[in-house]
Amino acid sequence: MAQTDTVTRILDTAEVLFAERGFAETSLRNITSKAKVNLAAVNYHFGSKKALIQAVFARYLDPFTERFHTALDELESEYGERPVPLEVLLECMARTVLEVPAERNSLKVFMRLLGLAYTQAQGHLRRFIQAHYGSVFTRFAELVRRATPDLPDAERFWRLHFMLGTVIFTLSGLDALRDIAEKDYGEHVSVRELIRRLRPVVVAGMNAPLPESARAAS
Amino acid sequence: MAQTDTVTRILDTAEVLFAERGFAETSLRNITSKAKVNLAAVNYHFGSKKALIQAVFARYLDPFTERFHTALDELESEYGERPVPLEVLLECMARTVLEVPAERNSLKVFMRLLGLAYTQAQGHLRRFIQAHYGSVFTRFAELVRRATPDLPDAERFWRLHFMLGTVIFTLSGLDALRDIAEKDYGEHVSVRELIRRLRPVVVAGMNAPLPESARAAS
DNA sequence: TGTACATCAGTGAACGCGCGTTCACTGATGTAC
DNA sequence: TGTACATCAGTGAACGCGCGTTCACTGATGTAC
Repeated sequence: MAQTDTVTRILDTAEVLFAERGFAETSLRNITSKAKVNLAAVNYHFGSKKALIQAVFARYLDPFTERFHTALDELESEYGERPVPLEVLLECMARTVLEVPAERNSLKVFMRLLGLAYTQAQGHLRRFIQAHYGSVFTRFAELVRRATPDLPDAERFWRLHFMLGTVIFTLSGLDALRDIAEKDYGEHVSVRELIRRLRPVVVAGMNAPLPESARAAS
Repeated sequence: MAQTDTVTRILDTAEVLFAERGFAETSLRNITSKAKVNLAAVNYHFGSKKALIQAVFARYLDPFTERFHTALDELESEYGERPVPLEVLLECMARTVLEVPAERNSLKVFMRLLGLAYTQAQGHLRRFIQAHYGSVFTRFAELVRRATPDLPDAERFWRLHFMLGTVIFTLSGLDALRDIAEKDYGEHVSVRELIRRLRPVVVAGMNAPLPESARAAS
């Protein structure tokens, strides 16, 4: 069995199981037995469970950041000095997000992982992501700033995270929500369909009127 | 040590630790040692760890649903046949959510738990919540339906969950986000402040224009 | 009022189990001379 | 071309550890007669 094979099988299996049940609830024995690989192989190739988790993320985020940088380059050269409209920025991000894991049907998996990274104890994961991939998000945030010049900085910060919450929650809880929706409306939604529904909501949320001033509020 | 004391100490400690680190990452030994209570006391009083988790939820949701039903009763008798406006419904929910855990500063804790319940493996938790507290949410959803008569049912369903995602993600990741916001803008936001910022975004999201038709989309 | 018994909160120690990790080892392949 | 050695992917078994749960037990309080 060639090295790449074992390593790939571990990563493929780990990402699915992590997304299904979380990090703590997925043991190396779960992964290696499902991947038909020796238990010790994880520690041999990755060093530790923690490093395996980070490797799972890297396998998504490396191609994502590369493509996203390229896509933003194109937008910037297309618009030059003019700010790129918010709708275009969001569209660009959505397209890149959808494009990257196209070969496997694993957008859900990745979003789930991202949600776990944010909410779970695993502080090391957020730090890992920030350290390795922070720059592309900073770049995106700066473009959003230029697209929404009337929004105070703090307000924009919070709204971006509100919208991030919407996307992560929806796509990571996708299976549960899909079940309910299907039962209630007999309608099976695809991820593309969901993103189509998300877009106007996100745009409207970002462009919402400012809240009444903090001073005036009780 | 009176019974109520031991039971309360366990619940108090468990809710904090669960919210900090998740369910799987919090052991009964963590809880009982921090609560200065015998290890076996959890199984004695609650029967199992799973039952303890549900008891932690029940301690919030029981008073919440009671108050929320009362508040909705008042709104319905105030508006009679007329639909209650969306803003009023959201305001009512926000007020109830803020009111309930007022004695402890534990809104964050509860939201975190709710987020975990949705995203984590713990299917038993979502089922528990649905079974015990589903009716009040159904009632709220029906009022929202009357407040947004132009929204197709499926669209409303998804938007409600988009907004739920925003709220849960924001309030459950509160500490992390607050750290970043404070570092970047030197501004410390309170939960009340955050909810003030959330309101216009949520209202705008619910009232966003309908997406282009699915047929027209690629 | 006194005694025998029941109830129940709480305890301390142990149970078996699954966990992540380690270690000595194998066997195939490549490299130096 | 042949031999000795190095490298490296992969293996099987064991390590110690912390986990949730169980069990026999204590001691205080309430109840029946």
